[in-house]
Amino acid sequence: MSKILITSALPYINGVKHLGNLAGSMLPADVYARAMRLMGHEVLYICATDEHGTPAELAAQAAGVDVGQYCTQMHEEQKAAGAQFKLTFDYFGRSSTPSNHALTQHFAHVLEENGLIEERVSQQVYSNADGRFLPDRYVEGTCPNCDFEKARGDQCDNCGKLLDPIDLINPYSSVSGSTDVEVRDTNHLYLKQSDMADKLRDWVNAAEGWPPLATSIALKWLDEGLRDRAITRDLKWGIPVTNKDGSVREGFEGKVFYVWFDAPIEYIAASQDWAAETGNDWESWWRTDNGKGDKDGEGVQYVQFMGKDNVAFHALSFPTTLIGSGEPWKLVDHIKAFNWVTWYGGKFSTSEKRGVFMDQALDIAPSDYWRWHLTANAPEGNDAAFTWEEFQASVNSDLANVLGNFVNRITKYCGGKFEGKVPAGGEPGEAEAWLVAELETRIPQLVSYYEAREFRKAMAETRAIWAAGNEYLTQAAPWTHYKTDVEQAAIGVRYGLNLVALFGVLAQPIIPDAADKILSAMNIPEDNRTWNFGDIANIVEALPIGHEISAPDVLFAKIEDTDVADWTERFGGGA
RNA sequence: GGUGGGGUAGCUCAGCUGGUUAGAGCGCAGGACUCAUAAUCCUGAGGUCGUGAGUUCAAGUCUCACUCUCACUACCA
Repeated sequence: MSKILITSALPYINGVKHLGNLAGSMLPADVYARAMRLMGHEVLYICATDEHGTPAELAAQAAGVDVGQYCTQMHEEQKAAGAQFKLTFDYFGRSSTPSNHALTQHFAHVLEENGLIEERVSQQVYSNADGRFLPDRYVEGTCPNCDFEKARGDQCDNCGKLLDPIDLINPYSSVSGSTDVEVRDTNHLYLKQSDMADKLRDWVNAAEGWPPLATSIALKWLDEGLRDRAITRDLKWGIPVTNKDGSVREGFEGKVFYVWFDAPIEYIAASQDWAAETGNDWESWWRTDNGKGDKDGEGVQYVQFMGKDNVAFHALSFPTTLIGSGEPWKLVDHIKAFNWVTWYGGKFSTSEKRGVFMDQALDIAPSDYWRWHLTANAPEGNDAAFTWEEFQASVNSDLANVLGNFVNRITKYCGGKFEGKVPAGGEPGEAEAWLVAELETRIPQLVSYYEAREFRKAMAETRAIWAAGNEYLTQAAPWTHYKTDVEQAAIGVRYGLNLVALFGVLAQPIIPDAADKILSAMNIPEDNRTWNFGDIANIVEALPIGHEISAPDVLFAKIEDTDVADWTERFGGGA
């Protein structure tokens, strides 16, 4: 048993997340956390809302509420959505908490003491009408390259050219539409990532168990030459830039730290909040000194889950913060990066309302359906296409037919012929030997896929185990034997019931609601639901003779073609 | 523009350091069974592995060119 620290990239506060966000960080992290817990590991799974930045301020403004209130409200909504998807965070924090303020400021101080922070002046567009500096993206104007009139300050959507907002013709604020904008000097703190490039490269090269996606993105940035990054912004909402005594740093009134500086620090701060609320010790997870944490290679394994857009920040910027502090912080061991879930050829998009969002998803199907489909089709190697037809197919085939029907057929048969009790008798034969051999190869394989965080493969293996149950019943055919030899029928039923229990146990990380229904119907006590498989040959005889079971209600209602047609209409997918 | 992924059966995807007849699921066709949510099980059809060259005894797997597509490109997060 070991300690496994798990974090999902922090969902941004601005609105309910879509299924792409869920599938690319929170859901796989939860599946992994659950599996690791079942294997007996000590797990700390941390997530939080990322609450700072311009979009949060603007969204609050648009909603006509104070930004703090807005964030509180959205935090509660996201927390509720996560709970409805059965995400088992040990703690779901907020990046705007006092703990994160203090820790972020602490890091800035020690980084500056170590010579890794420098104050520089840059030019930024200021909007008089809005009374604020504008990020490049929020300045629009005519593209100097192609004359497109709604080019953004960072890139023209029409010709794709990268732009500097200063180059735009007739620039205006995309917030208010005002053309009363000007370029002003502004001073900011820069994190000297370039000084850390060699150390980071060594660290990335030494990393093991990262998907190629993560390593290649990190090395790409290093190869292109790591640039120093501004870690402050001209905003009111955020973490103030302070001196060590807590007073505001001179010249940094009206400025706060950049969200990307404070967001990863929130992983630690949220752990502190978790510890404070639960009486646990956060340092044993995050510090490598004093015999705590990762000392001597034992102890904590830290795994981060994120979409590919987050890799640079987690593989380079955040490590720069931690290593640069000179303090004994735990660095990530495994970065699990995902591609995108695509939606009928394009990306899910919050702003364009393309795709399905977490709250809508639960209106149309139970969380188990989504958990299964999105994990079995996780965008691990490539972007993964989401279609309603595929969703319907995997739910109906995998969940309803292969798993649900298996549970249903054998439990009902047991109820009808054996009074709902695990029957004794019968001699194991060819079918039983085949089944045991199947389990002996597949279960260890499944465990190793989980350990390697290969989600698609783990799901395929899980499904194969379920399918083996159906094949076993075909071979054992208790309904045939029952006519001539009840004992021979009994062993088929008994093995079948033990498989139901096993399937429930294996399903827990993925489809927790259905797993619980199965295990409850099988009368399996809570402490017998772990993944301590021991001798796999014993699994098929684990239930005591005479143990009472019941047939659960239909576990998975099928998705009808009419549902697909309806959803296609409502959500604009298809074609 | 630059960089990095991809382009493998009708669909969604596996294929590690090159090595016998290229795999899975879905879908499709045929068969079996009847305990079960018309579910399940078996068998089968179906691919010149984006295009064109090259290296090699041997390439989906390496090299080059071309093409299509997606992402990233540091002030959205």
